[in-house]
Amino acid sequence: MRYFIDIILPIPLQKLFTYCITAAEAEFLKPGMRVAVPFGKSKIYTGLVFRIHNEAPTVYEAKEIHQILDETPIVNSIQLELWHWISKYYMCTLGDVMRAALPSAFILESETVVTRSSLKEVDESLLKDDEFLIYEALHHQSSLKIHDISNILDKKNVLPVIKRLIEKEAIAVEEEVYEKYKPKLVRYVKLHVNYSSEEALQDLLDKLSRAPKQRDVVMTLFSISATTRKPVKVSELSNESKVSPQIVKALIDKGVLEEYYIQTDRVQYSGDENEASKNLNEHQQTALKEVKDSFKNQNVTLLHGVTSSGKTEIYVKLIEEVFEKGKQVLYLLPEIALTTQLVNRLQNYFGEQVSIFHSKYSTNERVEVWNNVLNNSAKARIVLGARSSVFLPFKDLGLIIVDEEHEQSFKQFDPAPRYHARDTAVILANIHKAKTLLGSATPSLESYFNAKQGKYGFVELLHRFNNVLMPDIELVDIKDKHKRKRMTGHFSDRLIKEITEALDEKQQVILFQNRRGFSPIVECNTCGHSPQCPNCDVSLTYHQYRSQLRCHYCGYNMSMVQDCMACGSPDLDSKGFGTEQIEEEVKILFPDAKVARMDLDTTRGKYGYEKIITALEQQKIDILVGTQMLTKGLDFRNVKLVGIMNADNMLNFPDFRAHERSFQLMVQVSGRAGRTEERGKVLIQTYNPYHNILQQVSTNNFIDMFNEQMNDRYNFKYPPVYKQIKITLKHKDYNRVENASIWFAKSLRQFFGNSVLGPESPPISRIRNQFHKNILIKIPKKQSLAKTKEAIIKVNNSFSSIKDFRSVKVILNVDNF
DNA sequence: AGCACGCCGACT
DNA sequence: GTCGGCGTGCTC
Repeated sequence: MRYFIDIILPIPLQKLFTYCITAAEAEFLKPGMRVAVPFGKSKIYTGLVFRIHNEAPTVYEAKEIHQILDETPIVNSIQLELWHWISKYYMCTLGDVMRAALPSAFILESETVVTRSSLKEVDESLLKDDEFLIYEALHHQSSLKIHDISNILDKKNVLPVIKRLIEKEAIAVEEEVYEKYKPKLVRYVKLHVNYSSEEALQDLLDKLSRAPKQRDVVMTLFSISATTRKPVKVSELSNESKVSPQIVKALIDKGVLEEYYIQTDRVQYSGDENEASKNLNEHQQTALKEVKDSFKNQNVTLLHGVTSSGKTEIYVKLIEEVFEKGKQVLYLLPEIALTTQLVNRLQNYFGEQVSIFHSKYSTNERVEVWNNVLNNSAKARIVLGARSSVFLPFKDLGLIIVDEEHEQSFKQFDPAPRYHARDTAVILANIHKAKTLLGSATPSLESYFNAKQGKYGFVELLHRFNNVLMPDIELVDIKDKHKRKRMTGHFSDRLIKEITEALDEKQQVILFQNRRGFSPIVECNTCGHSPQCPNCDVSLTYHQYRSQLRCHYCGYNMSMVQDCMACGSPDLDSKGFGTEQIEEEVKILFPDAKVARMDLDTTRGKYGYEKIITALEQQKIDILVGTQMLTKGLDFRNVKLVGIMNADNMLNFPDFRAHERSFQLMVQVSGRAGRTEERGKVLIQTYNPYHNILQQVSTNNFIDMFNEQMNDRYNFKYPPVYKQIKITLKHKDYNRVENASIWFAKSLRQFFGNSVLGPESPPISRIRNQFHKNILIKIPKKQSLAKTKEAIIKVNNSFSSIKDFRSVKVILNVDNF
């Protein structure tokens, strides 16, 4: 009997690959273990065992595997089930899911390593210049990677050179696979065994009497180990005895001390004893009870709690309960809301049982969290993480909390799998027979709709904590203000007055402008020309702080022009405004105030974001200007006033969710105001104060907004009433995408008729030199989603068998919102 | 996705 | 005449 395995490879290919294994390997291997396999001519890839069987492939001879990489599965059967669901639902390959799900340290890839051939000396005169360079380099260095060679020769295609050198027997190549994960080792010291006896020790101390510092070190070592009774770190020892590490090293060299290493977790919690969770107020208690009741017959419950109503405390109580049953908890948050604030709060309650998982973690840190979850270790009973934490190897989940459920950043857009973490979480919870709690102050229409339909349970919490009043929201008509000349730059007299008052009361102010940079368009007053991105179909945004023009789509940048690039006129004007410009105006209007700005540009570094938040908390900032980053679940105690500089640009965004999103954004920013005793104030500047959304924001009327928006969704067949799949075609040749997209849409219409919209060029039709075309399919609830997808795959298959279209990239995006 | 193979324009 | 560009096809 022969044995085979089907494995998933981390490449976007629909099929699994079959390799042959020995009987012993078949005995040992289990689904979810990794194997290294030869793939293609020379590469070695990491594959994940999906199935073990005896069915020999008929049309090809299966290769043997290279190596088994795990002793036990690193992915469990529940995960494989989830992966399968994701690949089916979001129309991507298992390989795509694998790449997203596993920390990159788990996916090893071979690297070609070039070494000097020891066979014989080569006649250097026979080598060409570039060949000689490599050959020469190998005299100084025993091996070179392909990447190094590219650097030496300063070109990307180096394989021909390598090939020639191999033919001349000057070099040899081999494939090397590295284990990327390296456990972190910490250096510890102890007294050498030679000095364990009393006499030897006394002898030693006598000898060291002429080396007082060294003697100190030894004495300190005793006192530390006596008090802590734990191994002593080298760093700890040198700190405690107040000497340089050199002296410790000298003792080690002398053989007085002995060093050894212990494997340590990179991610560690160093906090005090856990706090007991807070007592809930009556509203929270009612809500908690309602959530629990709802869970009796619903798997998913939506908690609609107004900003600052204390949802987190309710989560904590629920977590405590699940936790006592010995089950795991996943607490999902948008990446950006994963701030120290919240992490600290949870760690105060649950101490080191909380693990954090997000994209700023290094790959080694991720492996550690992964392994802790896999082993159900005490350190990872509660995982607080961003969307990718749905892929962690949970064994026994009891509860998933999706906080800020409405956040669209839960949906992944760019690389496949284009999954929505909230929806994936619901599926994951179902597989675990666990419950899901969705929480938000401004639920998404989908979730609220599901709740209304009875598909989800529903609980409301409409009182702010400590009975703080909801902020007072005032709309300012800037069209009118302009007419009456009551505007200073982008500030109305009302806004200036409120800011002045807040500052006088030593309160803080937040100004929200949903656009970064200084101004999005620079225009010549003479000829009307404005600088465009050479790679994308957009105007360049002016960034004053570096005097640059930048493209927000491809990152292209150039220094700011002094005169028009087309006609040379120095009379340039900027249209529109971003956070930078607001910041500058504030500084002029309020020269004594401390002003800071929070947007993508100021939060680049790893702790950039944190620094600003801390500064605000410590009242080192009076006025903070920022983009939507400001909205994400931050708890600022002392913010009295929130100003929305311009509500119109978000309302006019060309997207069916623009209104919903504007509502969410404005309510969320408003929620930053007045979180303590004093009632907060929100000023919204707009050209159109009678816009329904603005009225609904100002009265915090979620229900009205919901009803009105749902009406539109019914009329225009948009989600959540209809399902939606977006197909994007990309190519650098405009005519080719155009023809391809027309063909694609026509073929789809044969299945779905008028439910197919497009092809259409998106508002930004070219990004990174690729032209885009969109096709949208609207799917009625009663139409089978599975059948629809089958048809799309069919069309896509015939599409890619047409020679002319093969090079056109097709992106399938299910639930593209 | 890589990567090899194979066919055409720009240079020694 | 070669070098290197990218279009095409395959990977168990």
